[in-house]
Amino acid sequence: MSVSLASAALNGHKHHGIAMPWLGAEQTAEVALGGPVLHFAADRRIYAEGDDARSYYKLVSGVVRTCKFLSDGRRQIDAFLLPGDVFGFEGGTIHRLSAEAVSDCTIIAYRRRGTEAIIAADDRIARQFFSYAMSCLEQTRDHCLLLGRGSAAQKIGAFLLEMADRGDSATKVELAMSRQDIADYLGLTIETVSRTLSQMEREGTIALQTTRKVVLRNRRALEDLNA
Amino acid sequence: MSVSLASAALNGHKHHGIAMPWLGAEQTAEVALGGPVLHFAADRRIYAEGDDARSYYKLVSGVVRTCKFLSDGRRQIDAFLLPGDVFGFEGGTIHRLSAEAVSDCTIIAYRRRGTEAIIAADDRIARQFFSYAMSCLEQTRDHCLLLGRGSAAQKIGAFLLEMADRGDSATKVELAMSRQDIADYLGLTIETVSRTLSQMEREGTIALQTTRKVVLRNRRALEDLNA
DNA sequence: CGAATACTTGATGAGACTCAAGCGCCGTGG
DNA sequence: CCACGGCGCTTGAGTCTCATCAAGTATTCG
Repeated sequence: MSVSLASAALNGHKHHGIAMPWLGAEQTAEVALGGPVLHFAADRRIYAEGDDARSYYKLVSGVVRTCKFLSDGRRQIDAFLLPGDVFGFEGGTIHRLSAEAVSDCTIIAYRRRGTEAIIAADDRIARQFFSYAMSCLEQTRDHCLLLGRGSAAQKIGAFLLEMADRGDSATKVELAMSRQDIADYLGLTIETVSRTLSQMEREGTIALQTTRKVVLRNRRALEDLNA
Repeated sequence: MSVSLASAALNGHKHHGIAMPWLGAEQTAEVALGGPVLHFAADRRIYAEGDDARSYYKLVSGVVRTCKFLSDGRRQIDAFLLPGDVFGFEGGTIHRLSAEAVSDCTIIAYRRRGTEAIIAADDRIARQFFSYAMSCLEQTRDHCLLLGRGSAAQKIGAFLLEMADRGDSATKVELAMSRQDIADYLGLTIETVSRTLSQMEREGTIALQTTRKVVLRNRRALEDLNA
């Protein structure tokens, strides 16, 4: 039962690294386990690094960021989560990252204890949880590659392509996050992000309809950056 | 046979992130699954990105690096593996990283198919595999933090502390890897690595007994870098 | 309309990269 | 035994990218 639903949800979604489509999965389980539907305003904290990992969450609408903070106040954003993505899932008992609402968002909470019961009861689900962890891992490794090796233009290009792939349109990207968020995701400063985007617009690679609406005019040029 | 060796190697080591101590657990399973003991000379490839993930491996002796290659020939090293560590474990059917011997090393191969049978048969094992994946994830996220935010000195400092924590001595670090490997791990150039180490020696933070033998003279100074 | 916030743009400088020698260690061979 | 390369590492000089500091513009909201 829960399994077949899980498969259906899976097929209906494209894979974008951090998504856990399969979780859409056990509706029976959701009835049993789904906590309240929560709402967070933009920039509200959902949980902090170090908090007890009592629940994990599925994003219904809006955008969420997961991040770590450094002692000097700076921030490294680990990932942006889009609707359908699941986050806050931990191997241990505490959260290793903070999660914050980028925009207003709606979230369903799942109790952790229930999940463990599911894992114990159904090894196919267990394998899917494992597979989720491995997807996250792969995405994080790609992120490392970008952070370690890319120029500002390469980082911004990869970021825009990632957002385009995960969004609805292949050429129009609606950025829910601020320049500061982008900077903290890519290991750059806000000024460099801004300058690089302006530069790309001057070159005709992209168009900035508004600061948050980007049109990819020359997708090829962006892809060639990281070639 | 290989089993007792495996367990011995396992028990003799502390946890350092990527280790999979729990594997020591099912000795019966190891008897059934342990493949041949393999030997690789320094700089030999163990598997390449894209290869079928038929097996995963446990490192018995020596040091291994896992990495990705970029089109321009550059390399990002994902992790260094020390004896006791397990690697080559994948969610999908192919390897997402290459693995290469840093020094001469001895490795035990485990068949993947058998592993899946174990997961199906024993949910405790399944949970441990999941937990392993989450450890890797955590380590990789920390690596991202370093790559995205650190100065050269911060990166080198963190690297030395990591190696010291994982090694036998708290103050003497034996580097199995070349400067190039370190550079590719930290997202720096070989020259910057060299210069930074020299600088640290001039300041009395470390001593370079030989190019590969580092003594941490002022651990505190290194820790304060990333404060 | 004014104030706050987010973003862009410019000038400058620091840090890391690039290019280019130079050193030191080893193994080889004369 | 020492000369010779080869290789890995270090060091130096110059350049370039990106961070920093500092305005200035746009957009939103009261």
